[in-house]
Amino acid sequence: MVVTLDDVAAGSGVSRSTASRALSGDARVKAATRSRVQAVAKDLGYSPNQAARNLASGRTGTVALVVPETNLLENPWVALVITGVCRAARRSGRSVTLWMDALSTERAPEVVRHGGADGLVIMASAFSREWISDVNTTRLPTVLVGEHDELPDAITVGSDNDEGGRLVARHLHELGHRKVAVLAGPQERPDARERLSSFLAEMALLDSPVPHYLVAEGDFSVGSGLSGLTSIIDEQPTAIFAANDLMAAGVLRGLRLAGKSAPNDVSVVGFDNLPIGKDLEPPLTTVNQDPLAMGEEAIRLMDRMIDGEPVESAVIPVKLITRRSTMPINVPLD
Amino acid sequence: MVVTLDDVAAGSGVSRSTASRALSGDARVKAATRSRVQAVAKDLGYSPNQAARNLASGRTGTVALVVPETNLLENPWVALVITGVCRAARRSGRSVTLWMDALSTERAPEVVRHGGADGLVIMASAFSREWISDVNTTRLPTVLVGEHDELPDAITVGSDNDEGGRLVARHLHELGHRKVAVLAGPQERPDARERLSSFLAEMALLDSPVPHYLVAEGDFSVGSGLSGLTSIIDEQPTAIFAANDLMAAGVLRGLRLAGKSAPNDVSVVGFDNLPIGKDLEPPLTTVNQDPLAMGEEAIRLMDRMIDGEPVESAVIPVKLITRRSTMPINVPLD
DNA sequence: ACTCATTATGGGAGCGCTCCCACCACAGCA
DNA sequence: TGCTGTGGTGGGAGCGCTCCCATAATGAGT
Repeated sequence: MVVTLDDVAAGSGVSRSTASRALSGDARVKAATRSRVQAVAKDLGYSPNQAARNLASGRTGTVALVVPETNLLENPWVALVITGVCRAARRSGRSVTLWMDALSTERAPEVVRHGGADGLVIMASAFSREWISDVNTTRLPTVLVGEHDELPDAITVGSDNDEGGRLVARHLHELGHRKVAVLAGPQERPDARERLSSFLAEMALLDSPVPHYLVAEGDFSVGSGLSGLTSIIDEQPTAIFAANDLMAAGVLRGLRLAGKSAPNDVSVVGFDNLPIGKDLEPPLTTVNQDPLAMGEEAIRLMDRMIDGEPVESAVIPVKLITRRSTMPINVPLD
Repeated sequence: MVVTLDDVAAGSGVSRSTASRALSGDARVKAATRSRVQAVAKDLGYSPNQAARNLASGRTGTVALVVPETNLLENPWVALVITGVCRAARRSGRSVTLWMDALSTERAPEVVRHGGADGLVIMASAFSREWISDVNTTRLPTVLVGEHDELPDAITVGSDNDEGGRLVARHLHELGHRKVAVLAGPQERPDARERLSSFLAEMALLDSPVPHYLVAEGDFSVGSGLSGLTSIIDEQPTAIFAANDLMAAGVLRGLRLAGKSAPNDVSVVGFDNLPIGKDLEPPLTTVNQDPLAMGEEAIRLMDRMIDGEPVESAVIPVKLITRRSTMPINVPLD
C-alpha cells in the first residue's frame, strides 16, 4: 500500500542502493540516472519512511526544544525564540520536537535522554541544577538559550545584556537624568545580574552613580514591577530602568495608580522589546533583544555541533529602541 | 556502546521477545520475570531506540502540531493551546513535533505529509484552502483547533463562541446598557461570526437590538481595536463589546486618547481572557476561553482517533470573567 | 495416566532504509 | 597486452525493535 524505496528502484530499473543515492543527492550516481529515479519517485508519490531512515543512519534529523512550561505561559519572549528555532530548523531540514517541562519531574524526560533527537536546545533559565546535569549525561550536543549558572562551560546563545545595560545608562544620562532608579531582575539569574551591573557600572562611569536606595529587585513579572515601584517612588527618581518590559509595564501602571505619568513625571525604560511594548501607554523605550535571531543562532550552532565542528557561544547584539516613555529632564511637555 | 534490548535479554536470561514484552507491560509475562527484566534494564541504563520501535511497530508515538507562524507571533492565546497540547501529549506518552509554517509554502510540509507522526493537530484559522486539502490527502487522523470554513466536516476543538456572545449580551443588559456597540472580528472567520451573531441575537431577544451603525469590524489586532473605535465612538454607546481582548486593549487605549475612560464613560468587554487582560487599566471584563483545555482536548480526541475509536468535535465551555472594565449604567463613579 | 486447554517463553522474520564492500566497464599508461 | 585507477552500480548485511507463530511448561478434566 505504501510506496517504498524498492518500488522506486524497480520502477526505474536500478538497485535500491542506487535509488537511495539518487534521492539523497549522492554525487556518485550519473546525472541521467538520478533524474530518472527522481522522476519515478515523484510519479509514484514516494516519500521516505522516516523511522527506517533514522534507524539505518543513526540520525534523526530532529532537535528537541526543551522549554519550561512556566516560561511560555508567562513570557511572550519565549514564543519568539521558538519561532526562530522552528524557522531555522526548517531551513536546515530538521524537525523540532517540543518538550515543555513542568519542572515537576526532577529528571530529564525520556525524549531528552534517549533516541528522539540529534541535539538539544534548552531554554535554560528556569531549570534546576539536577535537571540540567541529568541532561548532560546524554552526551547529546546541547545549546542553551540564555546562560545558566550551573553550566558555565556550556555552549549558549545569549543577548548582549552588558551592552544593553550600558545603552540604557547612556540614553538616560544623555537626556539629563541624574537620579535614576533601577528595578532589577531576580539576581539569581545571570542575565538579570548582567543588566544590573553593567548599568550601574556605566552610570558610575558617567559620574552619576546609583545609590543603593534607588535599587530594587523584582522577579520579571508585571506584579513585581508594580510592587517594586512602591519601594523607590518615594525617593523621587526622574527615571526608572526596569530590567524587563513586563516589570516596566507594571511600573507604568503603578505610576498611573499613583497619579503620576510617564514620561512627564518619570521616564521609564524596559528591556526585551516585547510586542506589547509599543501598545503600552506611553509606548515603551526599551532594549531590543531579537529572540528570533537567538533561536536561529541556536540551530546554527546545533548544526555545527552535530557535524562535529568546533563552536563557540554566541552573543546576539542588542539595540536601544527609543519611544515616548523617556524624555529629557526639565523639558516638560504641555 | 549503547545498551540494546538484546543486552537486557541476555542480562536477565530471557529472550529478546520476552524482554520486549516485559518492558512494554505485556500481560503475558510472569510477574517475576517482568520485574527481573525491568530491574536489569534499569541497571544497565537501557532505553529503547525510538527509531527501531517506530519502524517495527509502524507507529511513531508522535503528533505533529502545525501552527501558522503569524499566529504565535501575534497572539499569546496560541501559546496556551500549545502548552495544553504538550501537557496532554506527555501524559499519553506522545511527543510533539512543532511545525511552524510561514504559510509562504503553499503545500503542506513533508513532516505533515509523511512519516513523522501518527496524527495532526492543526491550528486552523490561518491556513488556506489549498494547504488544508493537501494535508487532507495524508489520511492521517487530524484535529483542528478552531473551525475552518473549508472543512465543515473536520473534527475540531472549538470554544463555545455562541454561548460567549450570549453571556456578554446578558451581562451588559443586566448592567442596564441599552445602547451597545460591537467591534466584531474578521467575518471570514467562523469564530468571529459566531461571536457577533450570537451577541446580536441575544440583544434582540432582550429587546435591545443593536443597530447597524453600532457595529464595526476589526481584524483581531490591537491596532484595529483602536481604529475601529473611531467609527463608533461618535454614536455615544454606553458599552462596547470587542470580539477579542487585543481589540479591547486597543479600545481602552483609544478611549484614553479620546479623553474618555472605561468604565466611567463606556463599559468595555473583551473575549479570550488573555493573561494581559488583568493587567490592563482597568482590568478587562472578558470571556474565558480556556485554551489549555482546548489543547488537552485535541490530544484526547487524537488518541481516540489513532486507536480507531469514533470521535466527535468538541466544544469547550466558556465563562464570563467580570472585572472592572464594566459597570452599571447611570451609577458613575467619580 | 492421557488428553486438551492455558500460560509463559523462544525463534525468527521482517519493518524500510543506509552504507560498506565488491564488482564491472572502460579509460589511460607502461 | 596487461595493470591500475576511477566513475558508476549492485548485493547484502545490518540498524533495534515488534509481533506472529511455534514450542515448552503447567494445570485441569475424565
